[in-house]
Amino acid sequence: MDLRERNKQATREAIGHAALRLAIENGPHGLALVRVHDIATAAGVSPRTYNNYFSSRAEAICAFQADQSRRVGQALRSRPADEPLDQAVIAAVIQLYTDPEPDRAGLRMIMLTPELEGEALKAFTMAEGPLAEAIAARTGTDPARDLFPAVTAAAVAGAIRVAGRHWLEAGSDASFAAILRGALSCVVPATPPEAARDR
Amino acid sequence: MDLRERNKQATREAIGHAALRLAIENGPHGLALVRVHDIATAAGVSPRTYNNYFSSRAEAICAFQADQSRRVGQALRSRPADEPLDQAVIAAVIQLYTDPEPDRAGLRMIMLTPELEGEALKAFTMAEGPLAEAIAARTGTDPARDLFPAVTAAAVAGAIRVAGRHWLEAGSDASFAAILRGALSCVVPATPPEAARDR
DNA sequence: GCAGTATGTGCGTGTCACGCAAGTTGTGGG
DNA sequence: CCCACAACTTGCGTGACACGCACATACTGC
Repeated sequence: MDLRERNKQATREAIGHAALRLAIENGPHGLALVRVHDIATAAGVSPRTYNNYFSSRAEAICAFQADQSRRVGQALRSRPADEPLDQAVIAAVIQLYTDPEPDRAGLRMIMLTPELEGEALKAFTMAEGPLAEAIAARTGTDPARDLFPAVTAAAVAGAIRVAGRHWLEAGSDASFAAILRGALSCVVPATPPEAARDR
Repeated sequence: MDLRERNKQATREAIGHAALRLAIENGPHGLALVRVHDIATAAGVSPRTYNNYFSSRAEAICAFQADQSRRVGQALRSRPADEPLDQAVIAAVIQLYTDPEPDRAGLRMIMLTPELEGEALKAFTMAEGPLAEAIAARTGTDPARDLFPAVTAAAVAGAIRVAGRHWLEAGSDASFAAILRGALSCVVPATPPEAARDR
């Protein structure tokens, strides 16, 4: 990894971090008060540079969540190959999303602010592509012919999103891991349906 | 329904229709050329009025899809109560999304234009709330206690989205109804899992 | 070291979202 | 039938923003 690449990644994270922090400080209602200039200054770059990395405030604020989602596919691939699909997915997601425990304030900001809804959905949806490929590889199904991998990936992403919302609302009567397990077990089968296996 | 209410609905649809039409005419690449002024003029209202109904071009373009999604819950409720959940969901979705057959150009514009991705996801996600309530009512589960309704609703919305994408890409080797059936059957069980039923 | 390329930055421009206040069109009571 | 009230539409002004362009700067591979 180049110095250039590392610098780029660092600036991107600095901007994203600054954006999320400022958004949290001002709360969902004061989001409009967070100016691009503030984010850029807080991240130590010029407004123009901020705009080279993100094309909207929402995108910057949700960048962390998007990066997290992008890792789901890789997390599934790191599970032992002989593990059943459902257990592998559940274990991979729980490991990725509870180590470390997500920042409640950040998640609340992202998920419960109407102006961020679109970007938040994009962020969670980022998981689908890589995850679908990982599921296809694990189950031996062909993504081009069968919908199972893509549909399951979308269902997993949706389940994570619903679990996050529930975790924020319900409060502390259950760990995030337990909520995730319950949500994922509703939609991920142990093996692909016959129709997918046969082809 | 008041005259006022009807007029309001009519202008909303006029603006949404004009926005989608202009977007299709200019294609995904020329989306930036579609000015707010053009949309408003095409719909027969002032730009300021356009802005009273929608707060972004993307929102106007995706309005039709959003309205469609909002009807999924109602469509499920109109199925006979003794039908198993999976069959009821599949039948409801297929009826809603194939009568009439969706406009390929419109769906392609909404789903395959990167700048519209966030709004498109919002549009499909609109289905989740009402759909989750309908699923909860049908299965006798409690949305506050159990994640099954919300997770299944999210999975259904995701499956519809994936099916749409596949229908656009794959072309004409299968009807949209068949694709929808295949996608939905991956994620909707005939009955809720034990954990949800027991509570 | 040095040429080449990627990245940061300042400036200018066109568009947009939205608050505000006035004009216009529907609504319900006397 | 008419009038007062409310909802909707519209024009204007403002502040912010995304992005193209050109130049300065930092990094890379030879």
